[in-house]
Amino acid sequence: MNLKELAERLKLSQTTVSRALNGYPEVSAKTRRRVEEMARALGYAPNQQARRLATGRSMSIGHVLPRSLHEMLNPVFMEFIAGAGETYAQRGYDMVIAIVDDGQEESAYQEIVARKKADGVMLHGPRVAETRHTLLKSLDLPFLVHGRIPGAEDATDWIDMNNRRAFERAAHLLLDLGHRRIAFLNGLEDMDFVARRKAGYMTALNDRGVELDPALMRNSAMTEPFGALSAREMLTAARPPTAFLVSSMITAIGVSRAISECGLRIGQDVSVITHDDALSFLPNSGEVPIFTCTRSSVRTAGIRAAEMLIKRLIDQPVEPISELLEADLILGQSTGPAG
Amino acid sequence: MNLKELAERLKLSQTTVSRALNGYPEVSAKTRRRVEEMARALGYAPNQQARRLATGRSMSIGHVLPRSLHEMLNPVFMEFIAGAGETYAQRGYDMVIAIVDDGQEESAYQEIVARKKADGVMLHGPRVAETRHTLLKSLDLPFLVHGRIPGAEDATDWIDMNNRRAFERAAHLLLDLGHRRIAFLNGLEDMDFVARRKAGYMTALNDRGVELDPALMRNSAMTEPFGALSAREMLTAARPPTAFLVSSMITAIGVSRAISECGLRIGQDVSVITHDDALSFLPNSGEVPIFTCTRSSVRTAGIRAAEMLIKRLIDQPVEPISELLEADLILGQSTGPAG
DNA sequence: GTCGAAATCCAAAGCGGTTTGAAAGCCGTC
DNA sequence: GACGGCTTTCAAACCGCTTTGGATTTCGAC
Repeated sequence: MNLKELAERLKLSQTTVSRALNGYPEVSAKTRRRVEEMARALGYAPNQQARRLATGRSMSIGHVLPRSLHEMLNPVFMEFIAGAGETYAQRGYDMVIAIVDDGQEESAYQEIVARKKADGVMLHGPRVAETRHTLLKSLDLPFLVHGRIPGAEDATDWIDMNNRRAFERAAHLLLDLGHRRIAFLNGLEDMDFVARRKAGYMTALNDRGVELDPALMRNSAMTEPFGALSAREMLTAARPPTAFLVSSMITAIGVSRAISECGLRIGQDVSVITHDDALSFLPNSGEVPIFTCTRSSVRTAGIRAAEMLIKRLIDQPVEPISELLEADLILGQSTGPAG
Repeated sequence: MNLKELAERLKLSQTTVSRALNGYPEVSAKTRRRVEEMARALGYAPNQQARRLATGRSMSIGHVLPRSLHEMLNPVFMEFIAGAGETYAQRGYDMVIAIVDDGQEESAYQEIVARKKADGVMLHGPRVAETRHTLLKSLDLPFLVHGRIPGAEDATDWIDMNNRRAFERAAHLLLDLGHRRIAFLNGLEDMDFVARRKAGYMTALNDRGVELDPALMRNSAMTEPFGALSAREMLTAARPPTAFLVSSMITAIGVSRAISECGLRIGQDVSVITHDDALSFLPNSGEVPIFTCTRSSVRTAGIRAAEMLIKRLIDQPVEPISELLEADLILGQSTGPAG
């Protein structure tokens, strides 16, 4: 069932039928209704390929993931995607995901443009030294950054969580509880969000005149063993920390494992605050959550991000658009006053 | 830069250029070389929309995820996708992912067919009472199941891990170590793989004449708290288990948390075996892995699945194709002889 | 009754490829 | 030198939709 057949059945031209279905004004309400009914009755749906070719728009949004990035952000990424995907579907966009070898990103983007695979792309996991945005600008491919690109905050569309403020507040909470030796397990140093979280932590400690101890600050991919190993080493060292600030819940789980294994009790002997991305398979939201945490739903971020990118594609606003989400600071069972 | 321009530059017809680039035999080697060079020089890449319209193939593969399924399988799903995505990219296919509300699946598939959005789809998370495959058959949309559909093993393409054997072996290992009270924390009961794992567990226990204790068997979404809560309750009950068989590493982490909190030592006082999907953010592969586990890389499964589905699309084999992957049983630190 | 604007509708030209059916070029053969 | 059989190339149709520019109809105003 295609437009032509449908038009013949209706004894109308393809033009009129097309216009009726696409909501153009130059068709009478009566005709429009007739067309719509017939289309429904015959189960007509316009062929997407044909429409794309004719309009020049692909009605899809691309996500290019270098493999290394994907591996680090896997669960978080998926949740973001899920949120964005919802919105895409509602708005009639498709989501195409390309997972490419590191270093193949550039050609992936070029191909998206050359072959008109997507109308816009989502840029994931911006680094401290980011370059992808300049490529995208030169390719004239619309994009939105999930996170922020240092130095390009005013020149790109982005949505981000206020990492700095969240971690500053979390650190302040620990300081308020009397903790002075606060370990900080953070993600890989070249990621922008990692730098911002570190800045928040440092600001808080500086505010209170607490000296930074490099021995208490570590960076790594945010795995469970990273948390367990680090915590174990730190807790058995000369001057152990009394609290941990942890960038990811998975790592925090590792930390709490180490704490138990050291014969200590979490929340009493040692405090832990983590960041909770509100991942569905890692719920931390009982009556009293296990972990005290900064929480910001990455899924919600995905939803907003998709809306913003689509807005960019359709309305083409002159000014860059951006949104900064604040994280909640949520009290759980993993924090208590310093011994 | 499109075909027409390229052909003009070469002083050839579009036909010849198209054929040269697509490897048709009726074009001389010399001409072909000339065309290829010019195409490369001018950075020509055929417009995908146009090609799709002309060929009727979309050169993309769909993944339709009902929201509930996505939430349960999130991390595993993402890893599978990553594997499949690699293969798609290599073979020139795009991956389009649709995340839809529960109950919208049917219309999502219909739309894929009506609008020619994808040439085939991957079917995720088959249930014990599965029906999607009959819909897909009637829509004549090629698909491959990740997992197996009970009763349709011989009528559908699928790739699966040998869940039953894996869990049977794991249970046997625990039995060999002298454990008799073996708790089993499994996924949601309506999933096919959950049923198979249960069958494996039950077979092993029956083999040794160990009676099943319903109090030791639980089903739930495989979250961390599910593991922690269940283990805590069981360990503090009248006749506590001495070992846990756990369907997911995330849940196993919860179990180990509960074990510690009960003042017990994992691997000594209580044994744990889990299934390890080899997720990148949950490494369990040090010199001696933390968890004794059955391991099967879901990413590898994704790679193979994509290859198989593409084979289906291209070669259209008459017989259904399938592949059963065996899991490794890997000894870690979490198992030891029953006290 | 005529005129002009507004409201409807239509034929045809793209969009950028693939593919069919036919023509042209080339070669050796009789 | 005409002919048959390959190889190589081409013009044109086609995929199914959107959209331009124009034609036709409607209708109130004069």
